[in-house]
Amino acid sequence: MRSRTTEGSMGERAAQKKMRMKELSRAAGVPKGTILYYIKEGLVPRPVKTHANMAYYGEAHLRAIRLVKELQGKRFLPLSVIKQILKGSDLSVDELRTLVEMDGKLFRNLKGNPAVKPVTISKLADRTGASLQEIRDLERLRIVCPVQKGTRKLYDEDDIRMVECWVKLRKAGFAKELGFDADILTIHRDLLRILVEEEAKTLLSRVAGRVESLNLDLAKMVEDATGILNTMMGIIHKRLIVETVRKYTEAFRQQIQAKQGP
DNA sequence: ACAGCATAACCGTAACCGAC
DNA sequence: GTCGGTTACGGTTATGCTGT
Repeated sequence: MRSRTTEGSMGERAAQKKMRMKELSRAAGVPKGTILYYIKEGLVPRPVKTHANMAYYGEAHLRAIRLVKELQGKRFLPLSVIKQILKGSDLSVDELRTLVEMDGKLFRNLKGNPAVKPVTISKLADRTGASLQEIRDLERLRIVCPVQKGTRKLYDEDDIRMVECWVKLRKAGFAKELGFDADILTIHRDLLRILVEEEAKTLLSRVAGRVESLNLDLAKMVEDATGILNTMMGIIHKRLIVETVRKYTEAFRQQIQAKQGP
């Protein structure tokens, strides 16, 4: 009888998202001692304490515990690193959790079955016609990102395509003699980094915490959107170039007309 | 040695119950 | 209503265990 009334009050609290330690422990699948340890370590927020030995926990505590377990289990991160991630990020627990769930799923087909096998720097230079110095410059700027495999550094399909593009720019007339070097790409990298950060925030602010309930395949959404947006950005880029040239041309014409007088 | 728990002991409280 | 008893449960602390 007693237990039934206790369960009843538990149910009411659960509905209000207010849990006691036992409910939180059961919901998270983590022992009480572990939860207290996480709180002590600052990985989980402190509960609302009603008395010296009584506290209530909410959904935020549950989500925090699940995120910690996920980062441990899937990413093999130590608690000290998880703590830094939680404190160093301006993302919410839900948003971090959404990112973690997506990690490793994006563009997996391409990475798992590359059409082109990764190559060494000398083969990359041979294949593309780029100099070793140019490839190293692109690497310094993190525009190509080789992977260290034992003693060898290997460049994957994207790196190869990136260097091929760089060589095409050279052939199009952007010559070293004119002052064009890899650093001219820095602005693209930096602006794209800002763009991607903003895109991530936009996406996360809308879907974080709702992926399961809405049954979303977030990795596929991002993959599809990347292709579509790349096409759209190409068109916008082209239009902006035309508009910019027109704007300066117009300004130049007005200057000429002003000098010639009415 | 250290991180990351797990367990036990102890003390205290919440929630319930029956008696008055 | 409130008082005291009972039981389940929570918090703290110390200690021990396990894997790296």
